Amino acid sequence: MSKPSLARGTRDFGPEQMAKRTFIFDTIRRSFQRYGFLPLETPAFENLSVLMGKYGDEGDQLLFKLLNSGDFSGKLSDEDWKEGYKPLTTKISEKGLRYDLTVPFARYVAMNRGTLAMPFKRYQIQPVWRADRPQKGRYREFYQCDADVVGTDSLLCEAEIVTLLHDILPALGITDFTVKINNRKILSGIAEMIGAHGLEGSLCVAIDKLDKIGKDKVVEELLERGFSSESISQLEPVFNLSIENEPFTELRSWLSDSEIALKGIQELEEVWAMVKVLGLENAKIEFDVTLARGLSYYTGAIFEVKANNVQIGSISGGGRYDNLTGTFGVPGISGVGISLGVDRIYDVMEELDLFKESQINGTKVMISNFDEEAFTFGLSMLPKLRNAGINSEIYPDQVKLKKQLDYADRKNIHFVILIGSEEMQSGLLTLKNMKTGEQQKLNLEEILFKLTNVDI
RNA sequence: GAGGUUGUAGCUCAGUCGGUUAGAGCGCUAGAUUGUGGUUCUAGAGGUCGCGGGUUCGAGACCCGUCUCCCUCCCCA
Repeated sequence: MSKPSLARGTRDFGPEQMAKRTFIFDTIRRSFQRYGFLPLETPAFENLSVLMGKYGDEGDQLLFKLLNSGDFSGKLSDEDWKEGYKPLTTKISEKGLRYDLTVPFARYVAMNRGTLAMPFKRYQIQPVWRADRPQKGRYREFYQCDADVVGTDSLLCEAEIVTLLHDILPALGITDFTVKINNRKILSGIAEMIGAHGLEGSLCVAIDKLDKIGKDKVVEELLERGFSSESISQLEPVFNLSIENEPFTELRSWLSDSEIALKGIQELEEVWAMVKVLGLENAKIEFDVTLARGLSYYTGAIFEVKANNVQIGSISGGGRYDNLTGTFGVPGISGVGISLGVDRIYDVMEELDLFKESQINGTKVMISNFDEEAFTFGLSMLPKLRNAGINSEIYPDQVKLKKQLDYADRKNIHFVILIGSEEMQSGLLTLKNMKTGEQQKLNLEEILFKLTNVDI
C-alpha cells in the first residue's frame, strides 16, 4: 500500500476554497445571463477527430488522449510499433479530453445549426485538460468561463464584451483593471507595411512579449524569426506609439497605405463609440498595438484584461474570429468570445484580500447534545430551523460539551443552542453567540427570529 | 518537449564530516475543567527520511534511476 497522491498538475478544492470559487462562478454566471447568454455543457471527452489539428502541432501534443477501452493492442502488428508513437497513437486512441471550450462549442454549433436562433449567444463554464508541464498558476486541469456570440459581425458584440467585463470584475471586487484592446487587422496591416507577408503569426508572437521582455529582446526574437533588419526598423512607431491621446490618429497616418489596417482602426473607433453610448463612463479600456495574443484564429478585435497592482497578469482574454465552424464543414459563421480564467481571478482576489467571510455559507447554528432526552428535543427543533432557511445541524454524539463547542468553533459556526433539563422544563433555550461568548435565554420563536435577522 | 531545483511527523522546517534510539515549532489526542470553545499548563500519540536500486562495516546524508514540487524556456488560462 502506497500513500495516495494527486495526479500531476491537479488539485483538490476544500470547503473554504470551494466557497470562494463558487462565489466567482456564481458572479460570472449571473453577468453572462444578464447579457442574454445561454448555458451550454459539452462532454469531458470528444472524438480525437474533433480535437486534433485545431490547436497546432503543439496543441495536439498537449491533448490528453484516452486509451481505447478493451483490447486496444490486439490488432497491432510489429510494424505499427516500429512506426513511432504518433502513428501508433491513432491506432490505440480515438478519444481525448477537452482542451478548451471553443472547439467543442464550434462542433456543437456545426451539429445544431438548424435549430439554433442566430445570432447564438452561449456561455460555458467547465474544466479543460492540458498535458502541459505544470508551473505556478498553471495546471493540467482548470476551469474556463467562456461567453461567445456567433452568427453576427456586429461590433456591438465587442462593445458588450467591454461592458460585460466592467460588470463582472467590480462585482468580484476587482476595481483596478485594464481592458486592453487591439485589432488583428491592424497587425496584418503592419506586417504588410514592413514587407513581412506570411510572417504575421511570428510578428504577433514576438510583439506580444514587448511588455514582458522589452524592445531589445523583441527585436532579437524578430531577427531569429526571419525578419530583415530593414523590416524591423520600420516597426519603430509600434514601440513608440503613445497610448495617451488619440493613438488612432497617429496610427492612421502611419498605416494610411494599408486598407486592412484602416479597417481595423475604424472598427476599434466604432467599438469605443458604442461603449460610450452603452453608458459606460470612465471605461477602463486601453488601446495597445503590442497586444497580439498567441492564438492564430483571431481575425478582428482582440482583448486581454489585466488586473493592476498585482503579480498575476492577464485574467481574461478573447477576440473575434471568422469561420469558427469551417473545419466542421459549416463555413461563414463568425463570432467573438471572451474567456475568464477562474484560477487567476482567485489568485488576484486572494492577493487583494477581496473574499469576505460572509461568502462562506456554512452552518449558522448548531444544537448541542447533552443526553438522550435533550437530543430528542433538539431533533424536533432541527426541521423548524431549516424550514426557516437557517443552515443548522445537531451534534450527533453525546460527548462532552467542550468537545461539541470546540467542533462549532472550528467549523466557524456562529451560534450554539444549549439544551439541558432546565431548558426543556422552562422552554427557554440558551443561545450562545460563539463570537462574543454572550448567552441569552430565548424561546424557539425568538431564536428563529433572531437567527433569521442577524447578519453575520 | 529542453534546462535547473526540491522532497524528513498532518503543516512549516532543522538534522554538522557518512556513525548509537531522526528532532523543533505549530497542529492533533487526552487531562487540568462531570453544563461552556478560543488563552494557559501537563502528558501522550504520530516517521518505510518520496519510491527503487547501488556504494559502504554502517546511508536521512554519497551515486544512479524514477516520481513529485517549484523555477526558467516553449506555449498558454
